[in-house]
Amino acid sequence: MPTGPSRRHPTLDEVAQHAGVSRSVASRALNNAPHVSRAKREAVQRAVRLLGYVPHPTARALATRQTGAAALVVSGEDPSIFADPFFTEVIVGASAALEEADLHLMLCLAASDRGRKRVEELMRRRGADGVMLMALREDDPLARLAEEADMPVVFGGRPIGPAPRHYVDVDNTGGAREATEYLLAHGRRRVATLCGRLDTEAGRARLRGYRDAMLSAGLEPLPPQEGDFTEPSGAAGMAALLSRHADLDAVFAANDNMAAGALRTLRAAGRTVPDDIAVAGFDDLTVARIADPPLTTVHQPVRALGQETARMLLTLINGQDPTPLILPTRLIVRASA
Amino acid sequence: MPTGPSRRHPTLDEVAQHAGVSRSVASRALNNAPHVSRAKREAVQRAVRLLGYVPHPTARALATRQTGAAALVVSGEDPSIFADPFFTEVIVGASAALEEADLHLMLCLAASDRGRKRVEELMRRRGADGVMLMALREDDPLARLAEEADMPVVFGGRPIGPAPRHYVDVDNTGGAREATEYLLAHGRRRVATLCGRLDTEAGRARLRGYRDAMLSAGLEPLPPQEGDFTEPSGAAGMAALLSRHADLDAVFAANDNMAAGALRTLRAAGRTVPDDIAVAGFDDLTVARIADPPLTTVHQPVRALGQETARMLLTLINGQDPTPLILPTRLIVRASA
DNA sequence: CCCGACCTTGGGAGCGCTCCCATTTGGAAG
DNA sequence: CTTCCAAATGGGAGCGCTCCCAAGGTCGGG
Repeated sequence: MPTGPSRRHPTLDEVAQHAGVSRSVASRALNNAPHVSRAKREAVQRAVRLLGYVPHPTARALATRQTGAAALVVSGEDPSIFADPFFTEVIVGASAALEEADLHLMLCLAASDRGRKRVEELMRRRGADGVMLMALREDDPLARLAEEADMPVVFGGRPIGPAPRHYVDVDNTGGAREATEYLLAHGRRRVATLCGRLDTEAGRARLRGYRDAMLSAGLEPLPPQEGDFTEPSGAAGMAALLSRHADLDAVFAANDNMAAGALRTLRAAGRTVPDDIAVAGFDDLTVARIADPPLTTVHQPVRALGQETARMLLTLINGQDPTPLILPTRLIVRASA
Repeated sequence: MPTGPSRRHPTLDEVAQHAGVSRSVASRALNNAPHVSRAKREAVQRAVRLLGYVPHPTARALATRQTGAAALVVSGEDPSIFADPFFTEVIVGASAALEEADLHLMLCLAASDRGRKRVEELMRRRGADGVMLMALREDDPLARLAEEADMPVVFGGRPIGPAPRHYVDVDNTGGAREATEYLLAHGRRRVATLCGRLDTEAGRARLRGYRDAMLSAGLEPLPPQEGDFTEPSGAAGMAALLSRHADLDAVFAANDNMAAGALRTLRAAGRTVPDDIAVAGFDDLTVARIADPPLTTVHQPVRALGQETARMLLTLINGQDPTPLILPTRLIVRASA
């Protein structure tokens, strides 16, 4: 019955001693580096198994100056921003990509002052090997931090302003345009938009897409009704829209949550969808399929967004210089439009 | 314009030198430990500010044998399990609690073999100061790992089998019983259940609650229709239930996703809710509110679950010995029942 | 005025690993 | 049987921090 801390956690020295080799050789064998004879390599492996040796990650990190972790930072003034199924999908994708490189995922919700301060420290002191930044808003302090940080940074979704050096984004404008065009192509003329937060690039880009489509069809875009990507804001926005334009025949919402909210308001107002009024959303997450009627929506590859963002970070960590990536969207037609 | 790595990342030695004190004093001043004169303490603070010093987390970790991070491990054979809004809420809660203790959150999806192996290493070698384990299934290998690990472990939701030493859970049985009782109290008699995965304790516990309520009312519980907590499984399960028992007048679903699926099937089958058949769910996440009709459901404090799990882990890390915690649920009555 | 008692101080030994480099070893080539 | 080169080896110096401990200072009380 082994006891004592040294017994529970053998060090590399003990392994080396046990295998009758030096620490250097043991280290090389462990990282299967060259310059180790077959015999000693096997002796080390035996000792490792026998002692149940597991390398100490922190010690390794200190010596190599690599932490073995990447951070996913989600900005926002309220942690509820994160409570969107969108992020779980992103995380699943990022996690999968990181796993291949054997990096751990640190999740930082930069929602409070304290949270932001911790992210700042992280970036100032290389608390991670790289950082993925998401959901930045206008004048987000994280943007400046990212520039000053001497560590790999990739943006998941462009921030407002000049495009950063490294980012992965989705074709927000194209998707929104396609959805709006679809509405127009099916005879709708009084098309409004429930746009998303205009202090985010995604919100603005989708609004641009809507406007582009309207103008191309020779129609005057209606003034957008701004929401914050949540269901209640969609419901409230739809009510506002209805009172302003009683004769609407279609609405493009900046995401599925808001579209679902719109549906709820329309139902309460006695309007039928899509007969009286068509509704289209954006995201194609679960909610789009379970809405009644199921939502016609712009599918965006959310999991791939996470995965590609992580991959780009990995190539950056790897010393290469990837180019930005824009992922395509596609319209999914269901019953709501 | 400072250049060179040493310039960018001053060490404690440099700070000490700058402040005209020893490294020890600088260290003490930094961690505001006692035995430092006011004058030197201030000198150190000045030097810190001047040089833009940020302590090196890894070095500190190696010296203190604490990593400054806690891991949240989500088990499951498929990463899609994680793609449930439930987890984002848990994370928001856990993140908030951890933030207060200035611990980082590492997220581990133990969905692949590789992922599980990494978790194993993490636990074997104290790659974190503590671990929160969630969504364990029957005979989950993580359970054994947790016992062997010599690090603080808290379960978020009990695993199947003997209760672990430290856990936070929700009153699943009580909530399910209450929901079923509500259905019965409103005149429903042919009440079925769309139960969740029976290889999870939550799935079993909610089934028990349903059965308890039925038996207490002198009714024979109907054989449960098992799903996997997803919307499609709810839709398919509802179809199966309908073909087996055409005369159902109520369904209790083990979570909101499945209830939403049931709603979809019922709608397609031309049954009206709640007139023909009442539906109740469990969770009270966003989907419950946006379903049509809005779901009567058992509210569980998901964010608090995350928060309390993290808090319990913190007290454990702190050397204390907390007792298990069961959080209450409450029925939220909406239009579906 | 002297002597403990206590607060300060800084030296130094790690924490466990990686990696450079000098040294030894084993052969292949001449 | 030398000569040399490459592979193999292990010693040792860090990585940047914490913390123990011995040494020096300051003060109050006897």
